[in-house]
Amino acid sequence: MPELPEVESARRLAERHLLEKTIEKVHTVPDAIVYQDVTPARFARALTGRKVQALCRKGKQLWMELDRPPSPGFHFGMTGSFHVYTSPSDRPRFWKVELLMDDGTRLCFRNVRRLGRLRLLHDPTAEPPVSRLGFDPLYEMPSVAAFSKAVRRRATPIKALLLNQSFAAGVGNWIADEVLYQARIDPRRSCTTLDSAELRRLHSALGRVIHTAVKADADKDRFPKTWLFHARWGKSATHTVRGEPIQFDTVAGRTTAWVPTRQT
DNA sequence: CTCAGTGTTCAGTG
DNA sequence: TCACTGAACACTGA
Repeated sequence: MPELPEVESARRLAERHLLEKTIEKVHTVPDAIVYQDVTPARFARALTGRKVQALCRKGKQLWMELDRPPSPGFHFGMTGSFHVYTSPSDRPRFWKVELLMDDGTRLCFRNVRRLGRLRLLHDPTAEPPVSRLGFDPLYEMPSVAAFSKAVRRRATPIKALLLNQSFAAGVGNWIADEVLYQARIDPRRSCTTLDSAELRRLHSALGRVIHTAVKADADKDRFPKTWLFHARWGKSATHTVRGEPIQFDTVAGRTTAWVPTRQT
Protein backbone atom coordinates (compact mmCIF):
# COMPACT_ATOMS: atom_id res chain seq x y z
CA MET A 1 0.00 0.00 0.00
CA PRO A 2 2.30 2.67 1.16
CA GLU A 3 3.58 5.46 -1.01
CA LEU A 4 3.14 9.08 0.03
CA PRO A 5 -0.67 9.23 -0.46
CA GLU A 6 -1.28 6.03 1.50
CA VAL A 7 0.98 7.16 4.34
CA GLU A 8 -0.73 10.56 4.39
CA SER A 9 -4.07 8.77 4.58
CA ALA A 10 -2.77 6.71 7.53
CA ARG A 11 -1.50 9.89 9.19
CA ARG A 12 -4.95 11.47 8.92
CA LEU A 13 -6.62 8.33 10.24
CA ALA A 14 -4.36 8.35 13.29
CA GLU A 15 -4.83 12.08 13.73
CA ARG A 16 -8.63 11.72 13.73
CA HIS A 17 -8.56 9.00 16.36
CA LEU A 18 -5.58 9.74 18.61
CA LEU A 19 -5.02 13.48 18.79
CA GLU A 20 -5.20 14.95 22.29
CA LYS A 21 -5.83 11.50 23.78
CA THR A 22 -3.65 9.64 26.24
CA ILE A 23 -2.13 6.24 25.51
CA GLU A 24 -3.36 4.08 28.37
CA LYS A 25 -1.76 0.80 27.40
CA VAL A 26 0.57 -0.53 24.70
CA HIS A 27 0.45 -4.13 23.48
CA THR A 28 3.31 -5.59 21.49
CA VAL A 29 4.41 -8.83 19.87
CA PRO A 30 8.05 -9.96 19.68
CA ASP A 31 9.62 -9.09 16.32
CA ALA A 32 13.35 -8.49 16.13
CA ILE A 33 13.14 -7.31 12.53
CA VAL A 34 10.34 -4.77 12.62
CA TYR A 35 11.41 -3.27 15.95
CA GLN A 36 14.57 -1.42 14.93
CA ASP A 37 17.16 -0.67 17.63
CA VAL A 38 14.48 -0.93 20.30
CA THR A 39 12.85 -3.78 22.18
CA PRO A 40 9.07 -4.03 22.21
CA ALA A 41 9.20 -3.49 25.98
CA ARG A 42 11.15 -0.26 25.69
CA PHE A 43 8.90 0.92 22.84
CA ALA A 44 5.85 0.27 25.01
CA ARG A 45 7.37 1.99 28.04
CA ALA A 46 8.14 5.15 26.06
CA LEU A 47 4.52 5.46 24.89
CA THR A 48 2.52 4.41 27.93
CA GLY A 49 0.81 7.29 29.73
CA ARG A 50 1.81 9.83 27.06
CA LYS A 51 -0.58 12.26 25.36
CA VAL A 52 -0.54 12.43 21.54
CA GLN A 53 0.11 16.01 20.46
CA ALA A 54 0.72 15.75 16.71
CA LEU A 55 0.89 13.28 13.83
CA CYS A 56 3.68 14.09 11.44
CA ARG A 57 4.79 12.78 8.08
CA LYS A 58 7.62 13.37 5.65
CA GLY A 59 7.75 11.23 2.53
CA LYS A 60 6.83 7.73 3.64
CA GLN A 61 8.00 8.28 7.23
CA LEU A 62 5.37 8.80 9.92
CA TRP A 63 5.85 9.73 13.56
CA MET A 64 3.88 10.89 16.59
CA GLU A 65 4.77 13.83 18.74
CA LEU A 66 4.00 13.06 22.38
CA ASP A 67 3.98 15.25 25.48
CA ARG A 68 7.48 13.95 26.23
CA PRO A 69 10.17 12.56 23.91
CA PRO A 70 11.03 10.20 22.33
CA SER A 71 8.62 9.95 19.39
CA PRO A 72 7.50 6.62 17.99
CA GLY A 73 8.42 6.37 14.29
CA PHE A 74 6.57 4.18 11.81
CA HIS A 75 7.68 3.04 8.38
CA PHE A 76 5.24 0.84 6.47
CA GLY A 77 7.59 -0.99 4.11
CA MET A 78 5.62 -2.73 1.35
CA THR A 79 2.76 -4.01 3.48
CA GLY A 80 2.27 -1.77 6.52
CA SER A 81 -0.99 -0.19 7.60
CA PHE A 82 -2.83 1.36 10.55
CA HIS A 83 -6.12 -0.12 11.76
CA VAL A 84 -8.56 1.52 14.15
CA TYR A 85 -11.18 -0.44 16.13
CA THR A 86 -12.55 -0.73 19.65
CA SER A 87 -12.86 -4.44 20.30
CA PRO A 88 -9.68 -6.50 20.78
CA SER A 89 -11.34 -9.22 18.69
CA ASP A 90 -11.04 -6.91 15.65
CA ARG A 91 -7.27 -6.91 15.95
CA PRO A 92 -6.00 -8.01 12.48
CA ARG A 93 -3.44 -10.76 11.85
CA PHE A 94 0.20 -9.64 11.63
CA TRP A 95 -0.22 -6.73 14.05
CA LYS A 96 3.03 -5.54 15.67
CA VAL A 97 1.94 -2.91 18.18
CA GLU A 98 -1.43 -1.77 19.47
CA LEU A 99 -2.15 1.46 21.34
CA LEU A 100 -5.15 1.50 23.65
CA MET A 101 -6.30 5.08 24.20
CA ASP A 102 -8.02 6.49 27.26
CA ASP A 103 -11.40 6.55 25.48
CA GLY A 104 -11.23 2.88 24.43
CA THR A 105 -10.07 3.53 20.86
CA ARG A 106 -7.45 1.08 19.64
CA LEU A 107 -4.98 1.67 16.82
CA CYS A 108 -2.57 -0.98 15.63
CA PHE A 109 0.32 -1.08 13.21
CA ARG A 110 0.09 -4.13 10.95
CA ASN A 111 2.98 -5.42 8.86
CA VAL A 112 2.54 -8.65 6.93
CA ARG A 113 5.89 -8.93 5.18
CA ARG A 114 8.02 -7.43 7.92
CA LEU A 115 9.77 -4.87 5.75
CA GLY A 116 8.28 -2.08 7.87
CA ARG A 117 10.03 -0.52 10.88
CA LEU A 118 9.16 0.74 14.36
CA ARG A 119 11.65 3.09 16.00
CA LEU A 120 12.03 5.61 18.81
CA LEU A 121 13.18 9.04 17.62
CA HIS A 122 14.62 11.63 19.99
CA ASP A 123 14.71 14.48 17.49
CA PRO A 124 12.62 13.17 14.57
CA THR A 125 13.42 15.71 11.86
CA ALA A 126 17.10 16.01 12.74
CA GLU A 127 18.04 12.34 12.77
CA PRO A 128 17.80 9.50 10.24
CA PRO A 129 15.70 8.36 8.54
CA VAL A 130 13.81 11.69 8.23
CA SER A 131 16.95 13.85 8.04
CA ARG A 132 18.11 12.00 4.94
CA LEU A 133 14.95 12.70 2.94
CA GLY A 134 14.66 15.16 0.09
CA PHE A 135 11.65 17.43 -0.48
CA ASP A 136 8.14 16.18 0.28
CA PRO A 137 6.18 16.75 -2.94
CA LEU A 138 2.96 17.49 -1.03
CA TYR A 139 4.33 20.08 1.40
CA GLU A 140 7.61 21.26 -0.10
CA MET A 141 7.37 21.18 -3.88
CA PRO A 142 10.30 23.25 -5.22
CA SER A 143 9.94 25.87 -7.98
CA VAL A 144 10.33 24.65 -11.58
CA ALA A 145 13.72 26.36 -11.72
CA ALA A 146 15.09 24.72 -8.58
CA PHE A 147 13.61 21.36 -9.56
CA SER A 148 15.10 21.51 -13.06
CA LYS A 149 18.52 22.42 -11.75
CA ALA A 150 18.48 19.57 -9.24
CA VAL A 151 17.36 17.02 -11.83
CA ARG A 152 19.84 18.03 -14.51
CA ARG A 153 22.87 17.59 -12.30
CA ARG A 154 22.15 13.88 -11.66
CA ALA A 155 23.63 11.10 -13.79
CA THR A 156 21.00 8.40 -13.50
CA PRO A 157 17.84 7.33 -15.36
CA ILE A 158 14.99 9.69 -14.49
CA LYS A 159 12.94 6.87 -12.99
CA ALA A 160 15.77 5.98 -10.59
CA LEU A 161 15.95 9.62 -9.48
CA LEU A 162 12.21 9.79 -8.82
CA LEU A 163 12.51 6.68 -6.62
CA ASN A 164 15.45 8.11 -4.69
CA GLN A 165 14.04 9.23 -1.33
CA SER A 166 16.86 11.73 -0.80
CA PHE A 167 15.55 13.52 -3.92
CA ALA A 168 11.74 13.38 -3.76
CA ALA A 169 10.52 11.82 -0.51
CA GLY A 170 7.48 9.61 -0.86
CA VAL A 171 7.55 8.66 -4.54
CA GLY A 172 7.34 4.90 -5.05
CA ASN A 173 7.09 2.59 -8.02
CA TRP A 174 3.60 3.25 -9.33
CA ILE A 175 3.78 7.01 -8.73
CA ALA A 176 7.09 7.26 -10.61
CA ASP A 177 5.51 5.41 -13.55
CA GLU A 178 2.35 7.53 -13.45
CA VAL A 179 4.33 10.77 -13.34
CA LEU A 180 6.55 9.77 -16.27
CA TYR A 181 3.51 8.64 -18.27
CA GLN A 182 1.73 11.93 -17.71
CA ALA A 183 4.89 13.90 -18.46
CA ARG A 184 5.38 11.79 -21.63
CA ILE A 185 8.99 10.91 -20.75
CA ASP A 186 10.73 7.56 -21.34
CA PRO A 187 11.64 6.22 -17.85
CA ARG A 188 15.10 5.14 -19.06
CA ARG A 189 16.12 8.67 -20.11
CA SER A 190 19.18 10.04 -18.36
CA CYS A 191 18.43 13.10 -16.22
CA THR A 192 21.12 15.06 -18.03
CA THR A 193 19.29 14.78 -21.38
CA LEU A 194 15.96 16.31 -20.30
CA ASP A 195 15.17 19.67 -21.90
CA SER A 196 13.39 22.50 -20.13
CA ALA A 197 9.96 21.68 -21.60
CA GLU A 198 10.27 18.11 -20.36
CA LEU A 199 11.40 19.25 -16.91
CA ARG A 200 8.40 21.56 -16.73
CA ARG A 201 6.06 18.70 -17.60
CA LEU A 202 7.77 16.45 -15.06
CA HIS A 203 7.49 19.03 -12.29
CA SER A 204 3.85 19.62 -13.05
CA ALA A 205 2.98 15.90 -13.32
CA LEU A 206 4.70 15.12 -10.01
CA GLY A 207 2.79 17.81 -8.17
CA ARG A 208 -0.50 16.87 -9.84
CA VAL A 209 -0.28 13.09 -9.30
CA ILE A 210 0.62 13.46 -5.61
CA HIS A 211 -1.99 16.13 -4.99
CA THR A 212 -4.75 14.21 -6.78
CA ALA A 213 -3.97 10.91 -5.02
CA VAL A 214 -3.90 12.61 -1.60
CA LYS A 215 -7.15 14.43 -2.33
CA ALA A 216 -8.71 11.03 -3.14
CA ASP A 217 -7.43 9.83 0.25
CA ALA A 218 -5.31 7.24 -1.60
CA ASP A 219 -8.53 5.48 -2.65
CA LYS A 220 -7.73 3.87 -6.01
CA ASP A 221 -11.36 3.91 -7.10
CA ARG A 222 -11.32 7.69 -6.87
CA PHE A 223 -8.22 8.16 -9.02
CA PRO A 224 -8.93 9.69 -12.46
CA LYS A 225 -10.04 7.12 -15.04
CA THR A 226 -7.37 8.35 -17.46
CA TRP A 227 -4.47 7.26 -15.22
CA LEU A 228 -2.07 4.55 -16.32
CA PHE A 229 -2.54 3.14 -12.81
CA HIS A 230 -5.84 1.42 -13.64
CA ALA A 231 -4.54 -0.26 -16.77
CA ARG A 232 -1.42 -1.83 -15.30
CA TRP A 233 -2.71 -4.12 -12.52
CA GLY A 234 -5.64 -6.08 -11.25
CA LYS A 235 -8.62 -7.69 -12.90
CA SER A 236 -9.50 -4.52 -14.79
CA ALA A 237 -5.97 -4.20 -16.18
CA THR A 238 -6.13 -4.03 -19.94
CA HIS A 239 -2.44 -3.44 -20.52
CA THR A 240 -3.41 -0.76 -22.96
CA VAL A 241 -4.23 2.87 -22.26
CA ARG A 242 -6.07 5.05 -24.79
CA GLY A 243 -5.64 2.17 -27.22
CA GLU A 244 -1.87 2.24 -26.89
CA PRO A 245 0.02 -0.81 -25.54
CA ILE A 246 1.74 -0.74 -22.16
CA GLN A 247 5.23 -2.19 -22.11
CA PHE A 248 6.82 -3.75 -19.01
CA ASP A 249 10.57 -3.42 -18.48
CA THR A 250 12.93 -3.41 -15.53
CA VAL A 251 14.23 0.11 -14.91
CA ALA A 252 16.12 1.08 -11.75
CA GLY A 253 15.66 -2.50 -10.57
CA ARG A 254 11.86 -2.24 -10.56
CA THR A 255 9.08 -3.40 -12.85
CA THR A 256 8.21 -0.38 -14.95
CA ALA A 257 4.98 0.09 -16.88
CA TRP A 258 5.21 2.62 -19.72
CA VAL A 259 3.78 3.49 -23.10
CA PRO A 260 6.51 3.72 -25.75
CA THR A 261 4.25 5.40 -28.32
CA ARG A 262 3.63 8.26 -25.92
CA GLN A 263 6.77 8.44 -23.78
CA THR A 264 9.89 9.43 -25.69
C1' DC B 1 6.38 -24.98 -6.89
C1' DT B 2 8.08 -20.62 -8.40
C1' DC B 3 8.28 -15.91 -8.47
C1' DA B 4 6.93 -11.04 -8.42
C1' DG B 5 6.14 -7.35 -5.40
C1' DT B 6 3.07 -0.23 -3.62
C1' DG B 7 10.35 -0.40 -0.13
C1' DT B 8 14.89 0.34 1.96
C1' DT B 9 19.61 -0.79 2.99
C1' DC B 10 24.17 -1.89 2.19
C1' DA B 11 28.25 -3.83 -0.15
C1' DG B 12 30.63 -3.21 -4.26
C1' DT B 13 32.07 -0.38 -8.21
C1' DG B 14 33.77 3.57 -10.74
C1' DT C 1 33.98 10.80 -0.50
C1' DC C 2 30.30 10.69 -3.68
C1' DA C 3 26.91 8.72 -6.88
C1' DC C 4 25.07 4.88 -8.48
C1' DT C 5 23.70 -0.26 -9.07
C1' DG C 6 21.97 -4.51 -7.75
C1' DA C 7 21.30 -8.03 -4.42
C1' DA C 8 19.31 -9.06 -0.06
C1' DC C 9 15.72 -8.84 3.09
C1' DA C 10 10.60 -11.37 4.40
C1' DC C 11 6.54 -13.45 3.26
C1' DT C 12 2.05 -13.88 0.81
C1' DG C 13 -0.64 -14.93 -2.99
C1' DA C 14 -1.05 -15.52 -7.94
